[in-house]
Amino acid sequence: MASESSPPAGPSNPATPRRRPTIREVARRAGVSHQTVSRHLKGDTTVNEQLAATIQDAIEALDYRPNLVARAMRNHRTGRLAVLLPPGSAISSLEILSGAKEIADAGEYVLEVVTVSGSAEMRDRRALELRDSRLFEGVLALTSLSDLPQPDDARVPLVTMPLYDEAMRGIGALASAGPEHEIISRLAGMGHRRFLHLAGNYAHAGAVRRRDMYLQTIEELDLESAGVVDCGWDGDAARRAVVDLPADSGITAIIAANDILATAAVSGAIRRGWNVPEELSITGWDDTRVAAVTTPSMTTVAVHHAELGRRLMRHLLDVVASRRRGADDASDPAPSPLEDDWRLAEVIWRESTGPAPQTPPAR
Amino acid sequence: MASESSPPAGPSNPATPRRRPTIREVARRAGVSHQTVSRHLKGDTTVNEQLAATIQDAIEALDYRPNLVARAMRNHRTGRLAVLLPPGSAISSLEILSGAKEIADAGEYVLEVVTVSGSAEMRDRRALELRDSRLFEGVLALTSLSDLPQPDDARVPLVTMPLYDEAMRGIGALASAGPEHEIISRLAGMGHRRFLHLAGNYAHAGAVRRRDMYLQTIEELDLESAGVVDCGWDGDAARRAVVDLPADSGITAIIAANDILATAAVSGAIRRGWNVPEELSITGWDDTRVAAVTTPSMTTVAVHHAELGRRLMRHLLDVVASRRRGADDASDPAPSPLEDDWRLAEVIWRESTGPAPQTPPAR
DNA sequence: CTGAAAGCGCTAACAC
DNA sequence: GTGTTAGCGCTTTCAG
Repeated sequence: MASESSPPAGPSNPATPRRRPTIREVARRAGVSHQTVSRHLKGDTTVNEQLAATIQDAIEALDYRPNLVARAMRNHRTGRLAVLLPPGSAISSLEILSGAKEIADAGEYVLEVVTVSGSAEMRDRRALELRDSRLFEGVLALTSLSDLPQPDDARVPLVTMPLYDEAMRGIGALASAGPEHEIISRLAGMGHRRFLHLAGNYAHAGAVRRRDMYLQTIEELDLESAGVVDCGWDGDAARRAVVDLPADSGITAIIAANDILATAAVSGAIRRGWNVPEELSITGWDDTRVAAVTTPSMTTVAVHHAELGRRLMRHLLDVVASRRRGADDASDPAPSPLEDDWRLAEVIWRESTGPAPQTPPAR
Repeated sequence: MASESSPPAGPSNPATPRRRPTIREVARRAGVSHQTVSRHLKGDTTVNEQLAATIQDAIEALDYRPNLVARAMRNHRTGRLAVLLPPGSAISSLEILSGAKEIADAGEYVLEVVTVSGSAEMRDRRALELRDSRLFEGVLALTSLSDLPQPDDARVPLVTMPLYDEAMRGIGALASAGPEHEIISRLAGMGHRRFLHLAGNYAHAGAVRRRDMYLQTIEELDLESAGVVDCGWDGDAARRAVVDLPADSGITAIIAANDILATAAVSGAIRRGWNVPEELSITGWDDTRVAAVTTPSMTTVAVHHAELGRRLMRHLLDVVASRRRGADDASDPAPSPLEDDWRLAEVIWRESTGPAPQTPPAR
């Protein structure tokens, strides 16, 4: 069969875009069977060296590049993983993705970030569609999926780790407020007794958890709270809260829900003529890049997003690999991606905190 | 043909993962041909309503979900677009992607962000592999590609807009320094004569362009420069530069290459006992989120990354659509994605800038 | 309006 | 070592 009846499809129509060369055309040009070309492409070394060179020449002459869709159809490998996120963008997600990508790269996988929106039901459906689209070898959902029929023998694993709610606000591990306890107890150790909390927007689980942790720790350590101000991430509100503080409030430490509120609080303190930290300690959250260079530099909480992404991706790759090996259900306990006593967040102590003043500022 | 010889492939091996139902199984269950199922799935309304309902039932009973790989093989549509970026993460890229995603969503496309690394040659090759992988209907490269054989009849368009160099540092439009001119000339209008520039890391094209624009504008407007300090994005260096300024420098305005340097410069000024902006004006770049809440709030430059992403994606979708229509080469001028007089960046005037002092600070 | 046949480009399995 | 055959799951084309 020499000419294979010229390009089988289409060139009768002039508007048709040029067909890309296929493996068969390469084979014909190299004088071998298409199968041998396939082997060569796969890196199969059983192919005669001479032939391999001839084939390589043909590939280059024809500017051949493999059709990954066709390949995937046969061998079920696309080299791609999907990461599901709700719509919106959060810097933390960028960092998580960059950590995840690092691991995926090492495993020769490409990451596709897919946004899923709509109701919980719709998102579930989208997730399953993706899982069964065969476009991916694994799916990592960073948003909560209400109900996931995961027949453990599904070819493509779907790993769920709810880190974001439907509006891309951190939840679960991302909203954990543990470090707040560390901050307050250490400040207490430095003599602070009376605190104020500048809370964020309660639509964010993190803001709620930090406020609750604040109140809980105050009570646990037998300290005093002068109150919780609902700032809703609004810097102006935080600044005003400080500016409007009664002269005799007795507050010596302010726990802000993030660096913006903390920076604004410093601004208010400056306005009052209070020195930070000599007369007032202030803490933030997020370890924003500027937090290190403000005056004073800000004590805050760094969340290790990239490492979180790495861990999640390692877990997904494990599951993918075990599925590929055809692991029996029970044989593979699939350890939790976040096991052991790893700390997701860490307090960064800087200049904005210090020992409590002998007498609280009162002017 | 009733039983179709039971699942054709594999169930002899117990470890084999369960096969997903196919269109044929749905068809058999609904008592129609697989073709009719295909039509129904496509939303073809010529299918009898009764039948459509029966088919839908079968789909649900079997928990059928289409194999997008098989579908793509036939109709060359995957509903996916690739965005190429160099390795690394930049917040600006997050914003660009989020704008691009917005438009892609509206066009029912999913975006895949693919990292391309290695030498220029290797990146070129990767880009072409992706273009011809048939996994995508279009490719948007935000990194520079040295040499792209773009046969205008290629089925899948590859649009290139070099915004990042191989290490994810902004170049091209992203490094444009235009607003620096606006800042300096307006400050000049407020009486400032003697300036200082805190430059960033010159590995970044943006840092170089801002420095050049600074020098050029100083000369053009017949102002004085007290010098350029190479801070390399290091806040400490910027702070020191201000702290170490001679008492009689005569400087009344500092142009910092980004908000971190600017914030650190403010910190240095505070250390010197200089009031900002009464005695010294300071400007940044990036419009970081905290820039609005520092004391004083920071005059800076906001770059409209998301809008840039939207425009680029609109352009790509245009090209994809015209290719799909089988446009003849010349018929479609494919206008530049960034045409007209749209402004990518904008100066945000805040409290850190003001009229020049009567006499420069000297203490 | 519905069914049958053909084939997208590739690789797994088996011959030779 | 290399060639032949079959078929992945779907849609397109063409009959009816």
